[in-house]
Amino acid sequence: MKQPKQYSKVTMRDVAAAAGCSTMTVSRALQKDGRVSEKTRKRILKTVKELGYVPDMTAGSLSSMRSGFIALLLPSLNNQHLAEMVHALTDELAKADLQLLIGHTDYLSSKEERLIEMMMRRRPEALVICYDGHTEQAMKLLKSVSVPVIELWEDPDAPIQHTVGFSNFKAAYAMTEALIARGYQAIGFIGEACDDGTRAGARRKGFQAAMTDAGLDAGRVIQHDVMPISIEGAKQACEELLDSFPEIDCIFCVSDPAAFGALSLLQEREIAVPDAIGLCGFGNFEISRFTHPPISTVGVDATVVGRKAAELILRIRNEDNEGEAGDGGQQMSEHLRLKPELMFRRSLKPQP
Amino acid sequence: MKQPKQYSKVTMRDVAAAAGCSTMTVSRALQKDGRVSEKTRKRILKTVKELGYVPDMTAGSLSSMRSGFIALLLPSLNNQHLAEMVHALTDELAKADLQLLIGHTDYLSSKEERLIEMMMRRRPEALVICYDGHTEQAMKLLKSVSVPVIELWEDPDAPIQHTVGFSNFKAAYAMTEALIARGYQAIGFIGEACDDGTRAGARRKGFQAAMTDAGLDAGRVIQHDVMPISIEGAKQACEELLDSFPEIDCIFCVSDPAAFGALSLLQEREIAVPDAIGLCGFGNFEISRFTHPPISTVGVDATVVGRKAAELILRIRNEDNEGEAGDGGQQMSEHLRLKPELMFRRSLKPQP
DNA sequence: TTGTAAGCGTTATCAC
DNA sequence: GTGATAACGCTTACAA
Repeated sequence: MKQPKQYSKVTMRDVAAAAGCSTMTVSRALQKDGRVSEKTRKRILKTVKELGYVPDMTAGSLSSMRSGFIALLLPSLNNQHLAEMVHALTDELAKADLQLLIGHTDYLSSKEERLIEMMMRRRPEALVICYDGHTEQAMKLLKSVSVPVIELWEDPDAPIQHTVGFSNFKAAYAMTEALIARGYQAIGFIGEACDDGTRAGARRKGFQAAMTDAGLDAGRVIQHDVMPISIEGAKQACEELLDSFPEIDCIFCVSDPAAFGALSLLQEREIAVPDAIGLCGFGNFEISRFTHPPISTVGVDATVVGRKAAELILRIRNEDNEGEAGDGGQQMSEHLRLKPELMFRRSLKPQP
Repeated sequence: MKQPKQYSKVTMRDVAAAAGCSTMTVSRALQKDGRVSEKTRKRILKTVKELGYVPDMTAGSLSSMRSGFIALLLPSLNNQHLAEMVHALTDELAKADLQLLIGHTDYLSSKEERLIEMMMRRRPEALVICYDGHTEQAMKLLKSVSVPVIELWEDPDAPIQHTVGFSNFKAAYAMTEALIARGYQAIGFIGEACDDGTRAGARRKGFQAAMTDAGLDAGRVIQHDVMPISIEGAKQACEELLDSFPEIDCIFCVSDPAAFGALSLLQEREIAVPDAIGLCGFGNFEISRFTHPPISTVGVDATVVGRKAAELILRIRNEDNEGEAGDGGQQMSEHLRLKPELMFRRSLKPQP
């Protein structure tokens, strides 16, 4: 039989031959807990180096039924939060020799289904996904999938299985309450279009609920771009907002980049922040600390999300190993809730 | 034999049995160019759906000797440029059913070697890497690796193999010349520490060469953080720069986020930009268009880098398939050079 | 167009 | 502690 292309010249068999032992012994010598005599192991590791042997995990995975992959579905990579989270997740998982397979949906649920299938072909040991409104078909897929599913960045009403996140609704509600407590009444909101079932939508609804509950007008809302809103889009939205509701005394933005765009317009129009209008974002991105004035925001630690998700994955994985029998599959699920922090900076007037 | 865990219940064998054919026929029916009668294919696809069969690419890869992976080594994901590039790369590669394996080095060359090994275990069909000064050991590894290597974001003096990028030195040189042409003389530079052999270092050297060549003082340089410089770090660097060289009339920053940090300080000190001091970044990040004033910068299209890299990969891959014999391996290499664009905005005074 | 047989490179299992 | 053997689920090569 002729194969089209050689992966690599050296196989475990070659190492075994050179070291004068069987492939099983080589395999054991390279495992973490392989029971091999110290002498043999040394000899094998030396041979491995000499031959420049690099194990083939494709073969290993197939044989051991463990791919070593964790699939991660993101809306986008171009987002400081998500990038930080990926960073933390990668590093934590690497400690357990797990590797991320990353896919992005571009905030399009249509892409999600295709992506889930693609990922499942690699037989990941867990599926991590940013909550953002799945299609019915995708939900079905996710629920039918035979690996643990972990949703991030939200504390959903109807979780698929495990979750690590916080209630975007409650966080936005709390921030809105705080704005009101500072004396703002005619608060506007800059958000995204088509935000049903998404974190952005939850934030908008949190804002509106808090306004309504306080007896204030919850109607000063501009939903501009389809997700994600760009700085430019937010700038335009801000313009619309000011033109439609000249009485506005504060603007709450669905994200920090959106707030940055809004600030850009306010500066252009020479509207003083916070003296004429207060401003507030969501996410605590780095830039918000360095604008003039710095932008108030809702802070969540993306690194913590990533780390907690990794810990959860490892925990689940170990449990699975213990309950080896592969019995019915206990339908336990963990829900880690983070607490976002309201961060007040000079873009808002101080509490009276 | 008992395996510890079942990947998935349904295998190709099951599909074959249910469809009343051999696994080979199922395999063919699922391939792009599989020669199967339309009737059989339909029957098989129907069975696939009914059983919820998801092919196991681990097995497929092992058998076909094609992993379907492209390894990508990044310094960081938390960078708008790199995120955009990953985005484009992912999408283009997906068209050819290739998937990215992403690793990040945190700008630490020590991590690079470990990472290369990890990646090679998955038998990627190409290795894509952001140029940023490899250690000798890593260079050796990269040169010995039996897959095509593509370096991005630089046009290096001593490329490993293929490259897609531009000369950071020349780009910074050109921008510095332009600054001088605008009448700036006491130009300062905010860069990163330990930038030897990196793109940041090339930019700094380009700046210094242009200054020296113009008979100006190239010594007004502050190298602050180890890479990557943060907004905060740049802000501090700007402070040092102003304190050390009060005569400065313009500041060139190694990146746009650095320029953003510098601007933050200038605003805090109420130093007018560009009237008192000009400002310039590198990279054309989105934020630079929305500051006040907008920041001049050197623009490169990250999406193009990603797309060109993908095209290159596919081209190489096809060539490999044609020259099937696996003969000596023609040592061809392609070098795609992009042209950065100098983008002048209101942070610099106009050309006299 | 379809099927048969033989691996791909590793690890699980069980015997020694 | 070590080895022989049989998978893992798929595709290549070749035969029909």
